[in-house]
Amino acid sequence: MGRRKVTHQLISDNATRRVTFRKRKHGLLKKLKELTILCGLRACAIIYSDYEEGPEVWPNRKEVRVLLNRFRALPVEKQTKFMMDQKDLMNRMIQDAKKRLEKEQMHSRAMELGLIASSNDIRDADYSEDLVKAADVVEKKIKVIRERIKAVESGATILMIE
Amino acid sequence: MGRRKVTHQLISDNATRRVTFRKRKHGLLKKLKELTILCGLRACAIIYSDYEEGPEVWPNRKEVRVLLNRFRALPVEKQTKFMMDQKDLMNRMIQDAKKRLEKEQMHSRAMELGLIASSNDIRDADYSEDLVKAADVVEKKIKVIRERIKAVESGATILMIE
DNA sequence: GAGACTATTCTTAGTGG
DNA sequence: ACCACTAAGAATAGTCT
Repeated sequence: MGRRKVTHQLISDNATRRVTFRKRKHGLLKKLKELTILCGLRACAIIYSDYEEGPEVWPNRKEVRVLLNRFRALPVEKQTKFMMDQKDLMNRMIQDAKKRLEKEQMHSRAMELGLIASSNDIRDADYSEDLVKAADVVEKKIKVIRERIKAVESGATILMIE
Repeated sequence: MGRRKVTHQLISDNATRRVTFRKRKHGLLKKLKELTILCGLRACAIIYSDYEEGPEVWPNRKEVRVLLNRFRALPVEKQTKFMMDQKDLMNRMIQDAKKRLEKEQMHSRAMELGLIASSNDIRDADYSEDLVKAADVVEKKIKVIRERIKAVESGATILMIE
């Protein structure tokens, strides 16, 4: 029933992640199309996924070619005006893992120590049970993220809007 | 108050179009970010607009470079799997202009004649007042679209997701 | 022209077939 | 794995400041 609040974390279950990808891809392309119509812009999308062989393009291949060429023709120093976000995606993933842990309501000190323990591989030293538990949770999260990083390095999705 | 149903037409008023562009650009980038986080993908956006000098990029310039290069490295025949839409954007605009006129509830014959009149530049001939009025409305719409076409030819927005 | 506000529409997470 | 459904949540058009 309904939907739960948006969690802002990597979906670990494969089937669920796939379904979410499809639904949200659909929603994104719809938004993209609406933007082009309402505001008189051109747009294209190139979407690689782990689930299909070749990339999916929107609205068509020719539009992709035109828009890509237009961007490449720009002098490099004019290709971008500002950066919204200096952090790369891996950093963002790690940030989100931390936030996720906060939401699971482990008290912050335990979480901190758990993180330290796992990153220094000394979690079997003399810590309270709660801290060890926290460390385990953190490690699981990191494991999932490592797996996803591998997947991301091979698969891809590209979307372009002009 | 509230919002009305999505209209799927070019917004003719400049200020409104600008505001809508900003709001929806924000929404689109948010969706894009959520997609990357939830599904473990990489993405970037390059957005040209009439309202800013250089393109805006998301999440940063480096990501754009990486994703663009990855796409360009693909053999051409593998760069796309299918096309969603054969019509080009200008055709879509004209289609939408027609729909808009329908929604404004001019009866269809008057609208047709109005279109013919304006396109053949003979609107001052022997037409009833209503038809002339219809023709004027049509011409205004066409003018807006022509303006937008010019703008689109110079400005651009590119968004990429990997 | 840029926020803040909110009524309303739109999106989508979870579910069941 | 896809479809349809539906209610909880999110996005946003119009308005006011």
